[in-house]
Amino acid sequence: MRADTPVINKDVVEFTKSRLPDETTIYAISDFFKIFGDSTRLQILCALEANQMCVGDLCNAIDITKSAASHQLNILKANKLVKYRKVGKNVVYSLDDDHVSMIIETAKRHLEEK
Amino acid sequence: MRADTPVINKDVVEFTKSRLPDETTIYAISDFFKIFGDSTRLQILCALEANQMCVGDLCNAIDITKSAASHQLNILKANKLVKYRKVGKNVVYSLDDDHVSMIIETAKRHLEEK
DNA sequence: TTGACAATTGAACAATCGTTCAACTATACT
DNA sequence: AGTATAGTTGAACGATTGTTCAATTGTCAA
Repeated sequence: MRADTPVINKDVVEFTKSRLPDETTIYAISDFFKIFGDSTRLQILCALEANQMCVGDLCNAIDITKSAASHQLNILKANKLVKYRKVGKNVVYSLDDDHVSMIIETAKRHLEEK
Repeated sequence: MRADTPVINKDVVEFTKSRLPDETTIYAISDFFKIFGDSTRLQILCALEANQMCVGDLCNAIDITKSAASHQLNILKANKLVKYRKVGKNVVYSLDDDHVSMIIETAKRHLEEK
């Protein structure tokens, strides 16, 4: 019990509680958005939206080091947003989610309107 | 120039560069998603989706202190995601964006499918 | 099998972030 | 005017996060 203040409108509080997603869902959703909340990861996703490509080309397209790319690709992979396949000496990454584009587009629209 | 590795496929790199949002847009979008990437703020948005309400009721609905709520409401306000009006001794907050629900729903759908 | 190259990994560091605490403002009610 | 209540604010703290650096793995080509 963290709330340090009395309830003003009991009906509102109870109704709201009944409509809130459970804790697990809240954490899952906020963790999902954390992924998009970093400019490097967002650039990676936008780049892979244009083209599947190997790590080296990704680094040149968005100008980051291989190490930084690799760390972030790991996070994206763990969250099932990108997939990869080995092609000779290279590792080719591509998007693994239909919602990525839609989510980014909705955010863009929000920002344009304000 | 951070990229520390040679270009493999020049066409891919050039095409990708031409399709990337500019730096300002990238930062604007990632900042926008950072908002949703915190469980407290996400809960606040979900609560206000159910009901407009005063700060005290919000604290009781999602069980956080008044201070924590106030700090987060400030951030949401600055990003035009919530608005407020004073009603007597209370301050009633409500959503100020049509996209909030849509964005959260899309994330939920992503998580359900994986 | 040796050398060169692509990519990954773990540790360390600085920077950012959210909560807490205490003090403060503003409004309502008597 | 005085008191109680609602909400805000700033500073401080600990925790989390992203990048860098150096070392390592794995693959191809000679």
